[in-house]
Amino acid sequence: MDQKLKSENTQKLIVKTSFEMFYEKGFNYTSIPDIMKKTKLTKGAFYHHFKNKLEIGKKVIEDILSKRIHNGFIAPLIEEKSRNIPELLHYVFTERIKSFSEKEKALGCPANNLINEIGCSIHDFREPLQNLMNGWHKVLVETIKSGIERNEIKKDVDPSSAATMLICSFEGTRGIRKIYDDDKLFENYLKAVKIFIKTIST
Amino acid sequence: MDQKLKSENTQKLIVKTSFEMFYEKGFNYTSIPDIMKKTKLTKGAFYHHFKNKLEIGKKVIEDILSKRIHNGFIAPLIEEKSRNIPELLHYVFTERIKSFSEKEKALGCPANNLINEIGCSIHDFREPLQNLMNGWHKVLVETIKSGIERNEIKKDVDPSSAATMLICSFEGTRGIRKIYDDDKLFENYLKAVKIFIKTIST
DNA sequence: AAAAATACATACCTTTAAGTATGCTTTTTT
DNA sequence: AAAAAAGCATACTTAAAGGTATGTATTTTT
Repeated sequence: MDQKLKSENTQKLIVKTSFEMFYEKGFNYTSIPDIMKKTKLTKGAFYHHFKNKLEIGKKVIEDILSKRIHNGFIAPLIEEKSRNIPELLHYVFTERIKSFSEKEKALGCPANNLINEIGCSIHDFREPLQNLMNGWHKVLVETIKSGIERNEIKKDVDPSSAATMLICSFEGTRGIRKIYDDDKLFENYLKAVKIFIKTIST
Repeated sequence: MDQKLKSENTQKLIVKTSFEMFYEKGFNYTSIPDIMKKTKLTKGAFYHHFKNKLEIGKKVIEDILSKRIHNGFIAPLIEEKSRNIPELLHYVFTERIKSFSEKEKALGCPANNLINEIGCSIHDFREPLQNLMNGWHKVLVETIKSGIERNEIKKDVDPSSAATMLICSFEGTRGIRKIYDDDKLFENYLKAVKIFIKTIST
């Protein structure tokens, strides 16, 4: 087998496995031996491809988390710009949450988890996490702006503020939901965010 | 010195120091030796008073975090029931955030941090954290209900849903704010939450 | 075909954490 | 006053993590 391809595959396997374990157990509760046991490879393989745990953390943010945010929350906004904007927001922030698996509900948002778990402790993660959140916020702002232009969102709405509210309430809910076993919090959130979207709509 | 009193003081010192270090460095990044070094006592003292790290964690939640939430967010609601309810909500969810110290802004909410840091990893923390959040939510619901009775909040508002939105957006914002060094996120949140409160008010 | 480099395994080192065992000193009880 | 218990310090054990050093088989290069 082509060596370059093999190397890439191994790296992808390690990154993917790391993401899964970070998501399920948390960054700090996942050790390199843990990860490598799951990949059926050894520590040697890990340290051959990555410098240390920080590097794999950053890789997970840049490769996996950003893709997940993109696929779930950014792509639907830029791909379906033809749709009514409030409807689009509604879709992304309410319909999607309803389709979450039990696992996704119980574990919260991997990006938000990482932000809150490592917090200020690991400074190296701030930049990639900022890029992630800024990218999301930016597209939301553009969407809301185009909604204003199309007269579907009220003119006096501050796009940046509304975008922040949508993101933070969504992430805040997913975070707190983790201590519960039922969907009450989600249901409450859904009702309220619908009102919020209606409020900013014409 | 009275022995009972001495014991209580030592325990309080350990709990308080634990809280401070958990808040500043995170639960996982704080070790028992770390804590005891700061108290100028030794490990012997710790394990004489507490069973293990889990127990001190729960103590911090029950003694310190619940008091902080109470003082900051619950007491103002039940003490000043004479005031206009939307104004009261406004005070708790916007004025207070403005008075946060730089440290509080940078470190987020200790309760929310713990929820997200330990997530599902430490099952023992779920119950005390639930109690914490349920207590907060409950008082908010009662406040909003009395607002409806007094005709200051719209009749068709779902108190539970509105309370969830207020709490989750607040906590979500404090969480994400941790990866930034400026107040843009807070400012955006403030604008939006004002709109939300206005929307549910008569 | 020989040399060099790559991919990975094995074995090891170091640190540090949680937790325990034990001993000393001071209070409290009887 | 003697015995018991509480408060705490010191010394130790164990486990597991991150990371390194080195060895080996397979490709790739020359």
